[in-house]
Amino acid sequence: MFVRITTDCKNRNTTLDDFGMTSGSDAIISLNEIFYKKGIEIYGEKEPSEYVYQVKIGAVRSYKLLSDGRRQIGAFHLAGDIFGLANGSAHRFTAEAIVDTTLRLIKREALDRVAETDPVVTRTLLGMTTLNLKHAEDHMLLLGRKDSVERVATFLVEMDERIRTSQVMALPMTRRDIADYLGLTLETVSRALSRLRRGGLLDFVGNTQRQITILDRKRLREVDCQRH
Amino acid sequence: MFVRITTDCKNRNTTLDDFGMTSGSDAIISLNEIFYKKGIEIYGEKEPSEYVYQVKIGAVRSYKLLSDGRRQIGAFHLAGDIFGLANGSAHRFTAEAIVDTTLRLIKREALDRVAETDPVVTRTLLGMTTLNLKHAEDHMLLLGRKDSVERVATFLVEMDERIRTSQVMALPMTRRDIADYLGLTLETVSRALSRLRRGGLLDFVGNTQRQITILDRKRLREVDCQRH
DNA sequence: CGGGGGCTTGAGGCCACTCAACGATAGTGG
DNA sequence: CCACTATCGTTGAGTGGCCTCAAGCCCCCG
Repeated sequence: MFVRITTDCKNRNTTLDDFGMTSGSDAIISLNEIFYKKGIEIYGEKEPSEYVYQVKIGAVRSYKLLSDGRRQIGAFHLAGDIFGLANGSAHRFTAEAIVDTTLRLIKREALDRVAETDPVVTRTLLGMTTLNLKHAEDHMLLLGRKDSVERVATFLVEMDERIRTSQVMALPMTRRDIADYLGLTLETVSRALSRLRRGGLLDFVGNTQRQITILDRKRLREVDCQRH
Repeated sequence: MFVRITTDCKNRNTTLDDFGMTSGSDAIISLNEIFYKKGIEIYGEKEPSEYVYQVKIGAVRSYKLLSDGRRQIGAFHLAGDIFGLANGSAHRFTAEAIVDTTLRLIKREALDRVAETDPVVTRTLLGMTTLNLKHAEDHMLLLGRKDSVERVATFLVEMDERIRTSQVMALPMTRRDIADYLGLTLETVSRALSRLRRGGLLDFVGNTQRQITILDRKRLREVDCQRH
């Protein structure tokens, strides 16, 4: 459980706008940055939710565990994403840094205080929660009804929209992480990727298998056979 | 597509409290009741969300479809439940009456108007959306990582808490509905129920298979091996 | 250069799906 | 009242997709 405060943490006072929130009032809230090494837990399921987080650099996984260790990742949080917004006293997921990660954080208590007097903030919270809900609803369809190739195709389309830079997307997570996100095993994910590659829909770049170029977006979206 | 306005619809004006919402202001909003015959669609996915609904009598299923007809039910709505709260312009599910159902409904537009001036209503909306999100998150774990018997056990525990009356719960939905909720086939649901019955955890009551008594709640919760 | 983590691929097994048969019940119409 | 039909549920037999187990490669790093 190694946590280090970054040296570039100036503990400056900023407005909520810096945190991606619009606010009618000019509330000043103190923002800190914390650095988490790859693999380190940010918070645990059932822990009191003291902070809300935004990814500055890096990537985070949010997951639940069954008593025998089976893991379901509910979401990946990438640069710019806000997470840990429990809207209740306790976190519903465990969050871990996938790679070395720098987070901004805001005290939940302070956020609540602002939200009480500023309806715009409450509405922003509602909007973010609705986005999370929409993602979870789509993911239920994937987990309940899609086969392995469809799941991986859906995953690639989602990641393509979120982290593509110049034709190549560099995935921060391992095959195991992808598998636990998609309700599969890492071997099945690997086989599905190989099938898509053999089908000419994508290709690996470089000598690591984490960088992927999508060669045929149209066909990939067709494999992910979601309605519209 | 048969919709009939119930004769006992008085079109009376009521406060939001009647709809299960607390409000600081004494907003008056017109409430209607509509009757839906078993199997009738209430709204479709992607349709503009004109109303929010509360189940007065009956039961409703909310689902998504893949292009080839595979169905994933995201939630069942039972007496008292509020649903159709899209927090956006379009519905994200199709909703259908499972049995003959009477709904109360409220114009979304009116709700938005009240929420604009009344922060308490916005906060209530946030609370309801958060509850929906929590349910979806738990359901992702079920769909991604639980086996068939665990899924059915989880389902029974959930329903037991929601519709138990005097030791017996009367399920309104078919085995197919349960299967599409749990990401299984109807045969697998049937087999899992038989296994739980043979194991002495539950029993069927009457000559229909829709009425179930849970004989051993403790062991049923153990089968649903979720962490705490 | 040895060791470990990450990834791929193959072989075999198992759980859930598919297909099918059958019984029970409810609704319909002659 | 009794076919007749449709819907719903259970159970069995066989299949298949994903999981399990294992081997081997590559890369990074001490």
